[in-house]
Amino acid sequence: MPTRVRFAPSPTGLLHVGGLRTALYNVLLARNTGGTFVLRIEDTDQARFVEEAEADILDSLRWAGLAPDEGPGSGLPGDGPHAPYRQSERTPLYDAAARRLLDAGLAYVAFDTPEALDAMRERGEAYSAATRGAMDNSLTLPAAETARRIGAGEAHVVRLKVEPGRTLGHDDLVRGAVAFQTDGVDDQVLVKSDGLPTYHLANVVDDAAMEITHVVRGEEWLPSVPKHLLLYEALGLAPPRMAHLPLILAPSGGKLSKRNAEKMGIPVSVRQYREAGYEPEALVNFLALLGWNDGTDRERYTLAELAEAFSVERIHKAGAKFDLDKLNWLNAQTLRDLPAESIAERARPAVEAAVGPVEPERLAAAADLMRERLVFAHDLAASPYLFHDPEAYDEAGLKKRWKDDSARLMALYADRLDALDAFSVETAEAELRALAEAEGAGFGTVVHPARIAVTGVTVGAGLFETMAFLGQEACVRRLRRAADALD
RNA sequence: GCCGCGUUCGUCUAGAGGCCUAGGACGUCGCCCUCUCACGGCGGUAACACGGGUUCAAAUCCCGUACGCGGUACCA
Repeated sequence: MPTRVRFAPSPTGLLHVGGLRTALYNVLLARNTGGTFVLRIEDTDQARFVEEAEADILDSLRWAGLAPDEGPGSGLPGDGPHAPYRQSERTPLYDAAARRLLDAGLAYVAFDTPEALDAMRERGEAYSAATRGAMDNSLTLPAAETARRIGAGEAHVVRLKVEPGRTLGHDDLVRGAVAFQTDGVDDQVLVKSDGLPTYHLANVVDDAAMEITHVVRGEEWLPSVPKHLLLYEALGLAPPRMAHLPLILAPSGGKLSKRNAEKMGIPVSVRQYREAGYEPEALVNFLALLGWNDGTDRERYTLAELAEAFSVERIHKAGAKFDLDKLNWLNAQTLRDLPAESIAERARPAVEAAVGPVEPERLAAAADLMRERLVFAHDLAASPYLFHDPEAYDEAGLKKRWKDDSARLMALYADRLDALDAFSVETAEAELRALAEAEGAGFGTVVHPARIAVTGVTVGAGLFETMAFLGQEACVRRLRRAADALD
């Protein structure tokens, strides 16, 4: 049986980075086994529904290279063989399932008001076998009365009739054997008073209908397993295999909530990572290693390599704290392996915002020159001297490196470069060394002022490599300008 | 409270009874390279939560405790 996995987010806001990891692990399992990755939109909560969320989820998945094989955005006719993929469009399925449960006496209708429910919780009670007999539902009401109230349009929900005293075993792909007592499971609401199903019902019905073989989701769902097991059983369906992933934690230890994360400077939504300039390959690499590793010392992987090496058995059990430093390192590493043209195009918006239009070849050459110094592609924009003459000179650098006869020396260097027939990294350096020797000066007393004169700053790529990039004319001009301005 | 899950360096982790005086990576510190800043190289720092068992032998198995996390909604 071919593997079929799904990512089933709720469109309630921007896709969370934790959600992206869940999607990633699903994709890795699918790719590793030649299976299918399904995207299903779980939009059954009208109150929290956000219009743009679905588009953001899709954009984010695509950006990360995790486009679904089936479902919205898959490009399949009607989005795929199990259409529709939005739960709000699949309500007949849930209604039928609820009907069957009701008819079989495995579920019942309840009319309790929110106030009555609050009062119950107040008493420390749960809606269960022990208490349902005292509540306002079809089990305590005469059948005719129940039918009358439903007919009169009275608000009601459908609850699962959980039988106490049973032990439910679950063999989790990540956690191994887990057992639950049904005594601890409340009579779950399956259909809300607005007629829409809750997560539990819709999820079980759809995973079965879409022939999902492996449910890979966050650990926060582990306590829901008994509810789902009961539902599969009641509906006469075979439950899928399940894997509950460890949670991604904030550095402070709690869950990576918006507040928690932003306090530590950690982006929460995938969109934020994108906007901050992270490479999707780096984020994917990082997320994959947050809770999984293949048992080797390897740190760098492409998505394809991850899919090759992946196995659910090697997923960790404990939650993992988010480490921004490591992500940044991975981003820099990823950048360094990218073709100069790719770095250039990713840096273009930031560079052009700083210095105006730049030709592709120049930008690529600049990216090549600076690649080992970049954490983000847009860091290239922090060196505007690569694209135009410096407008100012670093104060501290000047104070430390610019001496009384620096201006004279730089003018001499400019003359030497001007006279050069073959301007290159080698000749530019040879001329400066020759100048130092002729003047009886140390190399340091000429090279530092030269860097300031040419770039305006004290840090950057190798000076002569930078000069070769800038070209003979620009270097001569910059040296003379500095010699004049700083005399 | 109750239910469930978890616990190896600051962080991500290797480790599936002897290979562990616990390995790698990020971070951090030092040194080297060097025209600066990086990169790179070398080296240092730093961990088996605690207590009982089992065993010739336990980071690895069992029990308990502590701590952390999750769940306990007509949210997912």
